[in-house]
Amino acid sequence: MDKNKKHESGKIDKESVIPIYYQLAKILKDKIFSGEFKPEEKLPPENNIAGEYGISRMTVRRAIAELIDAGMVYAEKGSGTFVARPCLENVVFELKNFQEEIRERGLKPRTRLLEVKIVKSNQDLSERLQVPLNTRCLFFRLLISAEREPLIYENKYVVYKKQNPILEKELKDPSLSNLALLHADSMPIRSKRVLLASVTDKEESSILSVKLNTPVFVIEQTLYDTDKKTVGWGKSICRGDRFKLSSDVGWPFD
Amino acid sequence: MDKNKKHESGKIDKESVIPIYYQLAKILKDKIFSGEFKPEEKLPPENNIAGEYGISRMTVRRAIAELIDAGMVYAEKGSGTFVARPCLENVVFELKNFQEEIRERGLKPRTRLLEVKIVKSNQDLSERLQVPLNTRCLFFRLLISAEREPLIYENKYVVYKKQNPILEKELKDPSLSNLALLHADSMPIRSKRVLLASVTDKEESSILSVKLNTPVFVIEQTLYDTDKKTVGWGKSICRGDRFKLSSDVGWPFD
DNA sequence: GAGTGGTCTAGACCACAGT
DNA sequence: CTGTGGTCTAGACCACTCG
Repeated sequence: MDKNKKHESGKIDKESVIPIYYQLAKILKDKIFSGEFKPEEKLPPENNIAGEYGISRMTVRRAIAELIDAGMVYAEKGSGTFVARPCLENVVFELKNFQEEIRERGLKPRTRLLEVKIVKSNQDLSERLQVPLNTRCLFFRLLISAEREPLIYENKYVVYKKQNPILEKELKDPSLSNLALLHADSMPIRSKRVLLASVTDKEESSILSVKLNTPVFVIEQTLYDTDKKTVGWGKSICRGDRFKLSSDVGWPFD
Repeated sequence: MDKNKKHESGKIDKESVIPIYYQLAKILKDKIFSGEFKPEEKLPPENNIAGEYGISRMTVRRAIAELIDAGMVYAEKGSGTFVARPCLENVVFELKNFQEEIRERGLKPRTRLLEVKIVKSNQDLSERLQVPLNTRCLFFRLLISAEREPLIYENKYVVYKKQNPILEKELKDPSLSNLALLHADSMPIRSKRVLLASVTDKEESSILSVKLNTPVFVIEQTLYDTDKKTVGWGKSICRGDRFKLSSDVGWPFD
């Protein structure tokens, strides 16, 4: 008996190396895809499914949990488990770490540190970082390029606590969270970002080597530590002709 | 004894209405936040935790599953469960259904159907929809406004199967998935989108009542059914001065 | 071989829905 | 009331990792 054989559809192979809950989840997904269970219809009770396949109810629940995670069904206490309507309108756009993003295209990202200095926070920065006026902060101006082509221009601020020297570490991973880790005295655990559509101004155009008013994504990022205290803020200008966000939502294709 | 009392931190109240796994998850999160368990450190084995709190190992696993979901720990078979490093760089931008998005701002969205007609697919559309040349498609041109201000201009195509009349239904929910549901003969279950930064051309400027070269988000959407067949394609132009995407990632603040 | 997480069982009690 | 999903237990066996 080949323990790795694909289970027959609709049957569970208890000897398989594939977990039972996974096999059952697959069976249920197939039944939903095929239309045997239609949106808003009730699945059989967990106990019935357990009986039908000769498995424990806890295992059935584990399988159904997979479907719930996938957004294919929802459970209602006291009444049953129902097939969901596919929700395709709540969109989620993913954007990877820029360095990785660039590497994945087979390019070598290169970061140039245009400027680093200690600044005292003005009104605007104090508000963004939620610190008193004139707080000492580290300021970074960075340019990320690939194949000599400038791609992203970044301005970042972190509250200056640790007096670590400015090292190559910043260039290997110039993400705000890494800069905060190195220079602020706390562990950043949460990050909020806002993404805007804009066009380059004079300074940005010149640094990114593009024409004035070129479309760009502007991403503003705020970093927080375990006490919800702000530890960093940054603004990235990404060339719109070199980046796009993508999104893939809905029920999983197998 | 008040069964709803908050559990003492570090202790589990088995009589509480709050599930044990949830209480334990909270205790473990607190220990990670407080630094008692630091990134890359190993949590106590599940059996030890179970023993320490006098609960079942399965319940401990349920609690740890919560932490794994939250991205706070990761499990390695055969060796242990470890505290993760907060990952703040893989960004996820959320964008709600436009209608909801607008309603949430307290505005009343209004959709105007600028044009509907049956078209035969040309080279370009055939490629996007993965159908033969000259396939009959329904074409929609829509303008979504709020408070008389135009916000989004959309061009959408769905393969024309059902001969449903064009009704008010399209205007209540002019999302591509709804249009496909009404007019293509299949249930869309998956949606891919690409988001680009761009500026308005002459036509878009005039329809959106903005100046030429105003920053906009362009969202291209492709819809698929259970057989992975393409059932619709659309392009939305969203005024960049009225929309922004936001993102909030990392460990949850309680 | 000892320790670990992954899976699974066969029960149990509960709160909640609908009747 | 009955039927449902939500939680929990006290075991069990496995495959994996590491010394």
